[in-house]
Amino acid sequence: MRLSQAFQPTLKEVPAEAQIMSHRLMLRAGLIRQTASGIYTWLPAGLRVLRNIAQIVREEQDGVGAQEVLMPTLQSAELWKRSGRYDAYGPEMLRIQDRQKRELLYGPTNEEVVTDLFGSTVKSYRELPKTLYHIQWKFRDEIRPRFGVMRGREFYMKDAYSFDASYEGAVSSYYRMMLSYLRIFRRLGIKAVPTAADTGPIGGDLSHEFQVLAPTGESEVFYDSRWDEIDWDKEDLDGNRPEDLKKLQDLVSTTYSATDEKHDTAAWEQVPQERQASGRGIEVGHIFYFGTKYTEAMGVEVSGADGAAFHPHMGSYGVGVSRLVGAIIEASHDDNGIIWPESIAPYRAAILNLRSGDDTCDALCERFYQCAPDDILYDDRSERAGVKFNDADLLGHPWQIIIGPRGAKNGMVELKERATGERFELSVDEALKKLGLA
RNA sequence: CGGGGCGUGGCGCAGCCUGGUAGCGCGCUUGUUUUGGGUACAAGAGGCCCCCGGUUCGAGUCCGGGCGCCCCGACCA
Repeated sequence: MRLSQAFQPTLKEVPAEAQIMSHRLMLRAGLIRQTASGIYTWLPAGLRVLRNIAQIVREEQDGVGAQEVLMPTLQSAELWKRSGRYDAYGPEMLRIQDRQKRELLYGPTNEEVVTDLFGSTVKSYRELPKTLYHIQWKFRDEIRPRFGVMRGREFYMKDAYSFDASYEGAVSSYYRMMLSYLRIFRRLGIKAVPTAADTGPIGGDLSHEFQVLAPTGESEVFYDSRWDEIDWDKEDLDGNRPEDLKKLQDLVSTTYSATDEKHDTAAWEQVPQERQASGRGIEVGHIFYFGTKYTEAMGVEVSGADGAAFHPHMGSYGVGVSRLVGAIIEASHDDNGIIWPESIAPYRAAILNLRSGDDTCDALCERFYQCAPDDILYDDRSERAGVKFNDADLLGHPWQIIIGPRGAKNGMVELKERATGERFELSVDEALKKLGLA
């Protein structure tokens, strides 16, 4: 994309409403604009990030056998009356009427819709297990939206729902999802630690939150530093092998992690001193098993091997995709702006033409730009060098390709790595090679 | 929902107490200048002062009502 053509408004001054860093940076970098309290328009660069995150989530969900569907944002109140939640759910559920005075709601979650879908389709235990997910906008009418996209009212979320014939099967589905989540966060380039969470009325130990470690997190997280060390991509765990899931389960139960409210000092002291780590956490995912709560309430049954009908066991698994954008920025920025992990950056690199209009500079910039016009943001504006440096740092592209008259006449360019600030004086060919464009 | 604050060109703010010509910085436009970390000068454009009502000769300013937004607290992916 050529910046001169792009809808990419950056701001020098921060709008007064933004308090925390990620929110300020998102507004300044032109990723989002607020439309109403807790409701945002995603501008092109922000949307690219959102999509990149969603794509990684999608690939890793597919990778453990979950299947993608797309359920609606508007749901019939009828369904929620069947589950009993229409009355149980508080005022954070947005209720609407259509012209026929039918009651609708803007979905805050999708257990009802998916359970109904499943129940009307699956009739035999032979078809189990099944896990369905979708990535869709949700709405929760938060009492007090804040922190920009981190606690908006409208948010983009991946939610998955598993159906199993038995408790044991459901536990497998649960840990299969956990594996998928650990891989997702790894690929997103962030440290995320699963912490045991309250399971509500169901009980048991089958609920975990995933905390992204960032200084501004809302809760204190204590964890065994082994969580940092395990590379879930390389770890040879197959979500389809029960023994591998058992291995993960053992690992989780023996590797300490907890938020402050569930912190267990006695267990903590068992963790070797050198592995005791702590930090602030932002909750970006939550998984839990809730058994037959909805299948029972909504009368969903399938036939078992013995011919008798039973209620499948369910679990649900959320990832706050839009929240992750904010959380990742909280975890990865400096005074000059955002530092995107390569996997989700809106553009892999920016080309900074330090003298637009100069034939040598222009030609050299074009040469780089044409290698990957979709992945590169080419700053071809007739702005001062300083403006371009500042905007590029603010936008946080992993790489800056700096092309000015000084080096250009000798066929040299400068690469700057945003994360480290490291600069490389390279020939054109070397630079192309280093960026993987050659 | 309880407590607090704010609404004035695109953004950040002053003006309101004590009513009388709507201001500043940034951004924007044009020209000159500058050219490796937000350049300088000059000339411009741009405002139902959130909305409705009231008081007054006269309201951005005072009074009443409404709407919107933000912050602190209890709640949440």
